[in-house]
Amino acid sequence: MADLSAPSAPRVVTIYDVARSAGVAASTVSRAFSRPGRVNAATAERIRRIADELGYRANPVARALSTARTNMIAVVILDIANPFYAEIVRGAQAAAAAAGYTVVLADAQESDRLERSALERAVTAVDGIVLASSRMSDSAIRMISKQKPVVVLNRAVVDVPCVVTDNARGARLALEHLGALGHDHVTYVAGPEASWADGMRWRSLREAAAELSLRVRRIGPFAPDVPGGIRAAEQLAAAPVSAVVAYNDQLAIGLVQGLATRGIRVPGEVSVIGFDNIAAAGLVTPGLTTVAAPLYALGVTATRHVLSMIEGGRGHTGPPAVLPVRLMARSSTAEPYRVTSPRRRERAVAAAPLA
Amino acid sequence: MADLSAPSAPRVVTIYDVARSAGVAASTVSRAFSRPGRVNAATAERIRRIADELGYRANPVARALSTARTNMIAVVILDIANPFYAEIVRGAQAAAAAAGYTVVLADAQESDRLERSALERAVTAVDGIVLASSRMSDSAIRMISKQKPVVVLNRAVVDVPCVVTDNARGARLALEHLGALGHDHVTYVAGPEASWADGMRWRSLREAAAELSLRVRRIGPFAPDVPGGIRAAEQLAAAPVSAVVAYNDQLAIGLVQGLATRGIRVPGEVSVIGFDNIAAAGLVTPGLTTVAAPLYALGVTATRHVLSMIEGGRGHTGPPAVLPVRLMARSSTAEPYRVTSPRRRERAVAAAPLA
DNA sequence: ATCCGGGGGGCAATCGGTTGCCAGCAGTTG
DNA sequence: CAACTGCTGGCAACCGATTGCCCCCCGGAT
Repeated sequence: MADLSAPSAPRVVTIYDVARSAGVAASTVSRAFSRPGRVNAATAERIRRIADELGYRANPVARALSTARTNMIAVVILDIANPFYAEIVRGAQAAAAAAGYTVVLADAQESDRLERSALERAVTAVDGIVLASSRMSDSAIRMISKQKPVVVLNRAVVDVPCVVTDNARGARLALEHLGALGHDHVTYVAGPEASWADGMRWRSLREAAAELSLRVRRIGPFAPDVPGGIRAAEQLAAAPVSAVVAYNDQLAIGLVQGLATRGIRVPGEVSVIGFDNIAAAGLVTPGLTTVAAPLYALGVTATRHVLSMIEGGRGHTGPPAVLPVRLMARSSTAEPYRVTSPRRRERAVAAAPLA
Repeated sequence: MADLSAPSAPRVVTIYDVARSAGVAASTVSRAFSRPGRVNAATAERIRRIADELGYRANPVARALSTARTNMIAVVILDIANPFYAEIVRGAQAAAAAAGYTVVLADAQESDRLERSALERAVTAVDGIVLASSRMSDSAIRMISKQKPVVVLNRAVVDVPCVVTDNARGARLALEHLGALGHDHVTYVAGPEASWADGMRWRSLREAAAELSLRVRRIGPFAPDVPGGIRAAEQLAAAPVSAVVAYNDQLAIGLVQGLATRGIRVPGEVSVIGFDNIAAAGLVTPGLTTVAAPLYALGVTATRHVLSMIEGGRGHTGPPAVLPVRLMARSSTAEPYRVTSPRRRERAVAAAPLA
């Protein structure tokens, strides 16, 4: 009975084996692969054939040691369970693969400490880093960016290349949409205070509100996930509002759900807008109106920046690259509820299912 | 104005720098770190201090070259957007980190081809591989497992160590639950045909049904995600049933939603059970009754197996390790609808919202 | 016939740790 | 006092690919 479980170690094939077999020097084998043209075409062909027969596979570690390039980039995300990052990672992987790079994903699990340690490990082993929604301090990020090319996503850090979405325009689009529907008071359901995007969105909302003559207030912070939205719904149920903009889609989805269990209908009584347009936004009922971010493009753009920095570019440190957003109008927004009787709230609550 | 964008390259510190600075040989520096006890405690301490001052960081690539260990394992998942993998990856990362290993995540994007190419890249660069729900052929998997330690998750492959959940028991628990509520016909909403778990679940369901004197039928296959469930709902709406077991939670969630938009209430008219117990199962309304898989433990177990194989163990090729499941009863299951009038279907449909 | 240019290939150093082997030294033991 | 042992540290050979530099050879020009 052969031992099939432990991988047999039949001495891995190296360029030296190929060289011997082909009757050439190892350097020629190396060049046959990495420097086409430098070697006579016929020789190169022969070498490649023999390498193939022998099952030669270049050892990336050895290559990395002499070239000082691992051909890997790290993408650090805040939470692998957060669907917001799925498309971003896809984009990053596609862009990396196109350039012959592999992506190493690191999950910070919403923890500054874990993020640091993951980074600590990775920094020496990769050629560049994409920091998606980092929770670290600006100075910590700058520190790292002195060692390796770093691009920051969804956040602006001075002196470090950044890629962000157009939060200002997104906020304005959201308010214009609500304003057009007839709302004049809007509540912002805030995300984590440590989030750069949260601050940005709230600020933009206030500015846009001023221009559009709307009133905005803010509640929170809440965790940027569905349970967070459900908690926000509790708070909102106590003080009715007609329109809500949530920090992100998960919060918005939880909110809609929390309101629903309290018998408050969306968009009937409350209009809700999210941010990001994650896949789930189009799948819930009612479909969530949201400020769509170009997630995939975000991943691609950030990765390309890192790659160009690796290839020697200096990675334009200037204002952050701003990617456009658009309003994805679905069914969670509508004209404000016309108050026909001061008792509507009571009715609504009474109609709520017991569970 | 200093150039802060391009990481300055102040010649990275190596053991040789530390050695010179400490007046010892490089080998001593190396041992001071990797072979505690082999070096005089005082000397080791001095070396560590100096290394610290100089900012020495071991180069993992160089270490990997001489030890033939990269301290990385690859975890290949089918789809990064699938929340099923989130907890698994967390578990894998935790187990790996505890042993000083880093996880390289590879997303196969549901494609056999991408899975292969990702693996191709990774196989030479990592010490071991966890294949979560691979779509590759058994023989391809066996091939890879000859080169590196491989553990397969959620699937059984002869001659390769595997970790699976107790699908048979899960199926039985689901049917017992439905039977106890009074259902006697159950429909299985199938997932992808390429899925090993799908075949397993359907088979187990049939066997359990026979023992419990229930009737089961099967519709599908459907994509294992929310849109897939919505499509299944269309099909189900045409031929009413009282109880459904879905291939996984996302399918079940989509199903509930699809039924809801058709005015068919869950669990009022149809009871729905899912598989896996992803985070969302507890967040939707109604809460989804599901066969809970120990996702985190799955990741931990598979990773530990790979690790032990790397450390020289032979990775028990025997029957797969089976992790227990339990039934998570929530609100998507109830007693079957009592038909009081043959018109109920019409009423329900009429009550559905237009959109 | 001599010189020149360049294509094609080999030599050997190098990347940064790791580790087997050897040697010096101090403390023991007979 | 000699032989032995255990502890420490250094030397140098790897690990496998890359690459600067040198050399040889052949064809074409003078």
